Amino acid sequence: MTGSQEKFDKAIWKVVSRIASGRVMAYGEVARAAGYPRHARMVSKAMARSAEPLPWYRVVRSDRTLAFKVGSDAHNRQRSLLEKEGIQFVDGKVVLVDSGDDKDLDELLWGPD
DNA sequence: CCCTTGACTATCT
DNA sequence: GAGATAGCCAAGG
Repeated sequence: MTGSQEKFDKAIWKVVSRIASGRVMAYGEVARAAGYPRHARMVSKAMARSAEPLPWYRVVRSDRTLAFKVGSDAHNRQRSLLEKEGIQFVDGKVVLVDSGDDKDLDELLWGPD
């Protein structure tokens, strides 16, 4: 086996497994936190290679939308898993309820109008 | 070895 | 602000 890839995988798994429930991280953020900047596209591969179940669903795009195609099984699966942790979706984007900014949250949930 | 693909991003139109 | 473009990097054909 390629040892270098194993090192990369472990670093990614470590970061992903540390994402708190109800929180999310972007692929690029995970890669950077793991010490591999510019490896955002590799994060998914590393997670898929994990033998142990990982909170992969807490990893989203930098714009907070889900990476999977809308309507796909994986997309729906990820969405329900996140919602089960209290995360909400507004306009296809995840909204962290514990963001602490109640004013903005109210606007997002009730609409600025 | 060249080319395509993708669970990505930042930037420009 | 949505769509196109251009970097990015490993994997597979």
